Amino acid sequence: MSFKSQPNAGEDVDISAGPDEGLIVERIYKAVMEQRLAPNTKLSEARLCETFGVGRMRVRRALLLLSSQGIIDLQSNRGAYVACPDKSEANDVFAARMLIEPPLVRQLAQERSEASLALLTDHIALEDAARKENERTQIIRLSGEFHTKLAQATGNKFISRMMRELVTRTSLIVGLFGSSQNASCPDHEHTNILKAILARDPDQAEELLLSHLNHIQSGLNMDARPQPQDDLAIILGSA
Amino acid sequence: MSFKSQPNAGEDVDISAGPDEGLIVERIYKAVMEQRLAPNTKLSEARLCETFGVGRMRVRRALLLLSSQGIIDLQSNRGAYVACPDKSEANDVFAARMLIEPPLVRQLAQERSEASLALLTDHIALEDAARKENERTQIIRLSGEFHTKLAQATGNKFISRMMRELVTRTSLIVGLFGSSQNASCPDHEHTNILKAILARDPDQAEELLLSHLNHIQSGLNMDARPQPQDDLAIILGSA
DNA sequence: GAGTACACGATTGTTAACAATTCCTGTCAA
DNA sequence: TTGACAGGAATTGTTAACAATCGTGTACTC
Repeated sequence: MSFKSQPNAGEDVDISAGPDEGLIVERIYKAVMEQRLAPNTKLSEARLCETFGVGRMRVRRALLLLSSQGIIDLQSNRGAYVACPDKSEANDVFAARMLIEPPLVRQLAQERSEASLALLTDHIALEDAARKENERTQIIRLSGEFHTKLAQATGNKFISRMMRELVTRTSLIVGLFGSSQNASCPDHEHTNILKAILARDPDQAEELLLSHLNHIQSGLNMDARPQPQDDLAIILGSA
Repeated sequence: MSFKSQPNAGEDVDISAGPDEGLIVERIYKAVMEQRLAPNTKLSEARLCETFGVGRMRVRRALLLLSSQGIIDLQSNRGAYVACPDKSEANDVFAARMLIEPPLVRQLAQERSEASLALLTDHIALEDAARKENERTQIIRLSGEFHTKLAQATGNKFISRMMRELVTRTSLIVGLFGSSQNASCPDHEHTNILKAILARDPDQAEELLLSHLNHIQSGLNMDARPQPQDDLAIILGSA
């Protein structure tokens, strides 16, 4: 599964039977970010074991970690289900983002480092490329991850973790309540936010970000029904 | 261990052999908040098993959760140790708090609810009482938890979780780098912050909070050595 | 025909034995 | 005395069998 063909000197060779729980978490996280794993999808232990070629222990550890990040719900004796945020949680997520992201971009616009700017410009390039190629799943994920990268650009790991959690949750919410056209952020809003940061204009950066978040939220239909769900999604395959 | 003596109608009776991992997490969290569990303290599985009267499985789940919250470090094949933040992490924690808490108190001062104000005034009462009785460990914990309650007062569970993590981390940092006198927040700063909120004065609330955080941070001696640690602390006992 | 009770299959939760690694200790040699 | 090395004890990691729970389908009753 993840054997290296040519053991290189100085590098550890991966001889393990499968990925560790960190990789499992990462794969499921990515599937959620790309909206390939819909809310309420059941993740049975046996299924995950064979998908990842791993024993039950690893899977259970991964599930526990995912549930502590709010990505899945762990129901006693019933199993693990991809989290299914309701209206009230959705409001909390946007409220939290509107509280945190404005001061965040303000700070970025004020004290910028070369590394953080490179991170963001590189990301915008990826987004543009994905849009040009019309790769839906990539666009969706990169759209969300732009905001994660804003947090990473501060170099503060606590802010990064928190934003990652909020963005993941947002992805679930958009999948649940969003119409198909607004699954990703409007085309050039990310670019404009970055421009404001590059121009060292905190006020405009903040304003653009707020209206961006408002666009996303107002594009949602909060009265959409819980959506009956196909219970198997073997879409955890590729890296 | 946690049997109820009088089974009440309508309540579930606790018949289990011991607390579940949630309670274990809570107990260790509390011990850290009260600085009874010092950074770098080793938490061996066997020890925790007998302390809580629980099998290894529960303990390991609890440890995994604690590590995902950054309260402990889980070292492969070596065991679990109470997290020991370094200088750089300490800076990140304060930077994150100075980013998040100001807009948080501003919001509280603007849109306050009865429930949230009650939560905060009740807490201040607890703090005062603990100070009057000179109960050191309580003072330390309540001091930190005031900030957690600020977040809870927003009613937003994401903000609450995040602040809780940051406050816990702060407690470890103060334990490591703080001198004994500033283990808790200066006496009346919390009260004044609450007063500003009650007076619907966002500007002053923000200002008081920022200077409060600055007081805490500037009271630290970041060059204190890693502190050799007594490896056993059976101080997880009481509720 | 509708509803209920029961039993079976599938899935999760738990336990205990086993494997692997680390840490400590005691011995020996320089 | 100090260092390295080897052996053993203690601790963590893993696995597999077992127990408990839940969902479903079937038969039975009203």
